[in-house]
Amino acid sequence: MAPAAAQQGASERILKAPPRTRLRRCRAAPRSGCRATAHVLYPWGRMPSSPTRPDRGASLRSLPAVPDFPAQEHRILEQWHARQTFARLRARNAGNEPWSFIDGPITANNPMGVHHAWGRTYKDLYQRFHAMLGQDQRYQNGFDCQGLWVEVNVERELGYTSKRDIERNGIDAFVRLCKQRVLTYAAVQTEQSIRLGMWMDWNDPDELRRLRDLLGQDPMQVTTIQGPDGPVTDTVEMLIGRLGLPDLGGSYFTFSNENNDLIWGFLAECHQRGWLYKGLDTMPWCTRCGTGISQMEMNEGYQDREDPGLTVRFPLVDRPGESLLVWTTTPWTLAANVAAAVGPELTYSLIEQGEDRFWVGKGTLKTALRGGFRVLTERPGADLVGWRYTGPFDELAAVQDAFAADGDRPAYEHRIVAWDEVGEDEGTGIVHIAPGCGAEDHALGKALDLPMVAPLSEDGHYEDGFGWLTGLDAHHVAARVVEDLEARGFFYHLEPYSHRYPHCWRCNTPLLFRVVDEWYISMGPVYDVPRGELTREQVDRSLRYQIMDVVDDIKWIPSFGYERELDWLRTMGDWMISKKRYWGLALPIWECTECDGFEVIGGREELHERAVAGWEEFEGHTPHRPYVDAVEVACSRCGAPARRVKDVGNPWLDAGIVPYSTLHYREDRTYWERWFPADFITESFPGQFRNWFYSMLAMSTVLRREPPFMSILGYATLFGEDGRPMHKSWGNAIEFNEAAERMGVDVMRWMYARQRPEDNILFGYHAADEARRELLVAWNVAAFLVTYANIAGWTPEGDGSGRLPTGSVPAGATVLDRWILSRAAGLATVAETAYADTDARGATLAIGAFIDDLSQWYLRRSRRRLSRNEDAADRDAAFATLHQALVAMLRVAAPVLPFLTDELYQVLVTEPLDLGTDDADSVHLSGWPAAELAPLRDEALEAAVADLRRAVELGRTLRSSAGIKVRQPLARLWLALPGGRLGGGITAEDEAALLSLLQDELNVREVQLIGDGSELVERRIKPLLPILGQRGKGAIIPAVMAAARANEVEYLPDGGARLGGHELAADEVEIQATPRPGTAVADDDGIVVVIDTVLTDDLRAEGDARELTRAIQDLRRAAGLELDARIVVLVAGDPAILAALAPWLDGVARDVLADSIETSDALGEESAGATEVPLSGGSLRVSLRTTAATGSGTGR
RNA sequence: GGGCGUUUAGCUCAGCUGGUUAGAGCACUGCCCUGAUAAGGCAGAGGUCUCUGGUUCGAGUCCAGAAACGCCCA
Repeated sequence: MAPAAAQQGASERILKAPPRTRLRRCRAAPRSGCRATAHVLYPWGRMPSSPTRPDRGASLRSLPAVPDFPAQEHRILEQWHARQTFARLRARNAGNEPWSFIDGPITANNPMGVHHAWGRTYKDLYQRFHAMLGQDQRYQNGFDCQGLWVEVNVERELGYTSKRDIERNGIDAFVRLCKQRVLTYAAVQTEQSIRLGMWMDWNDPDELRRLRDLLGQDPMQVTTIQGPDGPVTDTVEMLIGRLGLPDLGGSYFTFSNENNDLIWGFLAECHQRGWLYKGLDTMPWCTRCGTGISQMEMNEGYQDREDPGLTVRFPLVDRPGESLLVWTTTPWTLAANVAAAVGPELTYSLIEQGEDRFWVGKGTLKTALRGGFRVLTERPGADLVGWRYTGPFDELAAVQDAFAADGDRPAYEHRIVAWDEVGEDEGTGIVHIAPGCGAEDHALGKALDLPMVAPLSEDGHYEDGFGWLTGLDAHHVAARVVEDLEARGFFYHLEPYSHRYPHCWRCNTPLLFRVVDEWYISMGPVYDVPRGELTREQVDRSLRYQIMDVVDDIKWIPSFGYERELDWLRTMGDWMISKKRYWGLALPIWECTECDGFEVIGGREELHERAVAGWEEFEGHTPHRPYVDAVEVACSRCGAPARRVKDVGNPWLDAGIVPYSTLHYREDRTYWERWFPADFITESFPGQFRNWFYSMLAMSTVLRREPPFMSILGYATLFGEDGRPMHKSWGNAIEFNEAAERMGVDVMRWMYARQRPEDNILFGYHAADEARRELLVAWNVAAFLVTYANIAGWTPEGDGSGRLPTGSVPAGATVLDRWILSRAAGLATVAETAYADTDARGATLAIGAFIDDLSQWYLRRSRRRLSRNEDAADRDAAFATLHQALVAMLRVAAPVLPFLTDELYQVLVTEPLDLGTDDADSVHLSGWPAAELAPLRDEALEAAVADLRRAVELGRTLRSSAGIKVRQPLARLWLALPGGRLGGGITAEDEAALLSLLQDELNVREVQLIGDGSELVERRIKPLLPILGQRGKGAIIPAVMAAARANEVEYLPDGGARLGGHELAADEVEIQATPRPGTAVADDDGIVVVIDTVLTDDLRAEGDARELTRAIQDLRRAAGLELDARIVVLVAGDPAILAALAPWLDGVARDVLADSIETSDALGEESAGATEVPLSGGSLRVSLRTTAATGSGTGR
C-alpha cells in the first residue's frame, strides 16, 4: 500500500453550522492508529488545517480511476502464488462431494489461440463455481501429444519433404523430437492457461522444459523430479512417459505409458469380440505425409482447385468407327481405367462429328461436345452395357496383368457397366471407372467383381509396369498424359475445370486415391428398422447401437448435439484406426509372417510374456516406434514369428481413453469409481461429434457400456470481428498473448461467458471495448465506495472470525438499501441456477443487470448519503449496504472474472479485515453466497422499485419534452399507479419513502398520488387476452378489443366490465389510469405521470442555485482540486440576481466545500479564471480560490 | 441428395409456454445528468420480423413448403 494512500481519508467532515463537537466512532481496526478524534467544526465545516493526517491504518486502498486490467491481473497471479490460494481451496474442498470434470486434451503443438481461450474459460468458470459450492475436484488439464500434426511441424522444422527423410535420419531421433516439441508447447500452453486464470494442477513449465532438454541430450540418463508425494527417480524417457500419473501429478499427456497401454487393452477387447479387421480400400491419400486420410479428416480439407477437365475417346471394339466420350479431371487415373459406366435409365445419343461418331449422354450434348454435330440415333443406357472398348493404356504391363485370367476368373476386357450414380450434370454422362483410384470406383468394382489396377506407391509415384509413367509423380503427369493421348488418338478436348477438391488438412497437398491396407473397428450393421424395434441380439451385434444407447443417457447442451451424435453414429462407416506414420500410439497388432493370422496384444505386461524376440531392445522405452517394433511374438495359429504392423494409431484413440486412463481405471478402481463418469465436459461442437465425443463414447461403450460423461456443453466457432475466420494474412487474427496483455483476460472471459455457446463468436478489440465498459461500471462503483469511505473514515467490520457478516440489513437501512440487498440476494439465486445449469450466459447477464442497478439506481440515488451526509448513522448504513451489495456481486461474478473480483475483494474485505492465509483472504475462498444472502430477499419491494423506476423514466421524458432541465426544481408531480399502489405488498412507510425518492430524483417539491377519479386521468380498460383465450372466449376478442380501443366500456360494480356487448369478469380485465387527452402527461402500462410546469421566482432561484453549484464544481475540477479541498468562491453580477440567490448560498457553499461565498457587483484582479454562468435572470461571473487551510487532500 | 442450425433495425443480437403497440447494445443525431467524469442517462431516426401457404379470434412465436447462408453427412 502506498504511504500516501494510507494517509488518505483521515478526517470525517461534518459540514454544518453551528459549531459542535462530535466523536468519530472507532472502527475495529486490527492495525494500530485508531483513536477517537475530536474535531471542532466551524461554519461550513472549516477544518483546522493539518497537512499530515493521522494514519489510522484502517482506510481502504484507493483505486485508480481507470484500472490497468492486465497489470492488475499479473499482480493477482503473483498473489495467488504467494498465498497458495488455489492449493488452499483444494485442501478446503478435499473429500467433499465430488464434481467431476474431464478436460478434453489440447494439442500441445503450438501456442494456444484465443479460440482455445473460449473453451478454457468455460472449463475454468464451471470448476470455480463448483469449488465455491464446496465440491471436490481433480483439476487435471490434458495435453494431446501424438499424431500427424506434431510430425508435420517437426518435419517442417527439419526441412524434411517426405517420409524417406525421416527413415534416413532415424525414427528414434524423429520420435524424440516429437516428444520434445510436445513438451515445449505443453510448457507454453501451461503458462498461457495460467495467464488466463485457469486453476488446474499445473506442471512447472520450467520442469517440462528441463525434461525436454535432458531428453534431447540422452533419453536414458537418470534424473529426479518432485512428485506430490515425494521425489521420483527414473530415466528421462520413462519419467516423461509417466507424466500425469499419480506419483508425478500435473497435466495428463496422451503419450503416457498408461494411456497407450489402456488403448492396447481396448483394442484387444475389440479383437476378442471380432470387431477388429484389416481392410483393403482405396482411400484418400496424402503423398507428402505418406498416409491415408480418413473420411473425417478429408472433410476438413476441401479447397477450390483448378484441374484439367479432359474428355477422351474410348473406341468401341465391336462397333467400328464409334467411340465413347468419357470425361475426367484426374488424367493420372486413366492408366488404371477398367470400365466405363453409364446410367441405365439415361438416354445416350450417337452423334456424328466429321469423321467421328461418338456416344454421349443426351443431356450433356450441349456442354460436352465441341463444334457442330448431328444426332444419328438414341438408345437407353441399359442397351450399351456390356459393349467392349479399347482402353487408353492397354499396352501397359500392369494393365495386362490385372486383366489376365486368374484362377477361376476369366480374362477381362474393358467394357461398359451400369451404375445408378451416373449423372448428366457435368462430363459426358459416361464415367471413367478406375477401382484402384477412387472410393466410389472401388465400391463399384467390388460389386461387379472388376479387376483393379493400383498405380501409385506411398509417395504418389507410379509403380513398375506403367511404362513411361513408372517413377513419375502422379501430381505432375497431366500434361504428358494429354500429349500422349493426343499422339495416340484418344484425345477429344481439354479445358480447365474449377472445383472443390480434398486437400491434406495438415500440409495442404491435394489428395490422391490409393489402394491400401488399413485397420478398422467394425461399427456393426445398420438395421433398416427404428431403434425401438431392434432386438437385443441385433444391438449386441452392432457397436453403433450400443453407443447410441449410451448417448441416450447424456445431457447435450445445446440439445441438438444429441441428434447430431446419433446421426453420425447411424451413418458412419467402420472406424479406421491406423495410420502409416511414426509418432503415435503403436498399434498392438502383430501379424504372422507365415499365415494370415494376427495377434492383438492387450498391454505391456502381456507383450512381455508373449515376446519371443526383441524384448531387450524395447525394455526401458516408452511404447513407441521404433523400439516396440523390435519385439516379436509367436503366432497363436501357426507358431511362426509375428511382427508388429508398422502403423500407428488414430490420435482420437489417445484422447478417447482418458476417462479411463486419467481416472486410474486399472490401478485404483476406488478412485475411478469416485470420478467416473464425468459430470461435465465441454469442447467445440464442430468436428468433435466424430472425434473426441465419438471416440470416448465408443471406447467407454466397448469397455463398460456406460457413458463416460453425463453432460456436455458444446460451443461454436470463433471468428474475427469481420465475421471471417481468423487468418494471419487477412490481418484479423489475434494472438492469445496479445489479447491478454491488451484487453486483459477478465474482459476476454466476460465476452466468452456472455456469448450464446451455440452461436459463432466474433472476437476483436471493438467487442472487447464494449465488454470492458460493463466492467468499468463495476469498477467505478467500487472506486466511489473507496473514495468516500476514506473521506468519511468508514471501514467494513468483520464478525470477529475473519468473515464479513452477510445477510443482515444494516442498522438504519433505508428502503433503497433494502432494495439493493434484495437484488443482491436475487442475483445470487439466479446466478446459482444458471451456473448449475451450465448457463454461464444467464449468470453473466444477471450480473450485468445487477451492476447496472447498483450503479444507476442504488449508487446514483445514494451519492449524497455517502458524501455529504450529516447523519453518520445513515451514512454508515449506506456504506455498509453498498459494501455488502458489492461484495455479494464480486462473489457471484468470481467464476467469470477471477482477477477483477479478487482485486476488489482484497480492497473491500481482505485488507480492511486484515485477513491472513488462515482466513478466506480471496473471493475464491469465500464460498457461494446465495444461502447467506437469502434472508435479504424482498420481491414485493423489487416490484415496487420497478414501478418507481418506470415513473422516473416517464418524468424524465416529460421534462425533456417540456425543455426543463432536471436541475430546475418543479412545484409538483402527479402520479397514478395501477391499483393505486406501488408494486403492491409493501408497507405504507416504504411506499412513502419510495415516493420521496421519486420527488428527489425528479427534483420536484411534492409528489401527489392520484386515483383514476382525478380529472387528470381517466379509467381505461385492458382486457387480459391470454385469460380470455384460455377460457375459450377467443371468438369475442375482436369485438372486445374494438370496444376497448374506443373506450366504450361499461364498468360493472363487481369490478368487471361490459365491452362490445360481452360481459367480462373482474379477473379478466385490468383497469388502468390513462392520461386524459390534452394534458402534459406520459403513461406506460397504467402508470401515469403529470408534471406541473409552472415556474415561480422561488423555483427559478433554487434552480439557479443548483446551476451555480454545478458551475463551481466544474471550476473545482478544472482547477484540479482535491475532492476535499476547501475554497472561497467569488461571485459577481447583477445585485438583483444575487439577492434572489442569497437564501440558497449557504447550501451552495456546503455542497462545494466553500468556506465562504463572497459576492460583489464586479470581479477583481484574481478573477482571471472566472467563468460566465447563465442563470434564469441573467448571468453571473464566478471564480474561486483555494484557502490556505487546504490540506493534502484525497488525491485521485 | 440427406440431416441439423440460422435468417428480427446499418452492424451484433434479445424476444419465455401464441396476446393486439417487436426490443437491447454498437454506430448516427440531439438533449440531459455529473467531483463515479476516458463513465452515465433520455430522446430521435432506423423494421413488409427472408418468402409463400396453413392452424387460430389473434402468428416474429406453432405447422407445412420454398429461398439464402452455415455446419455435418453422402
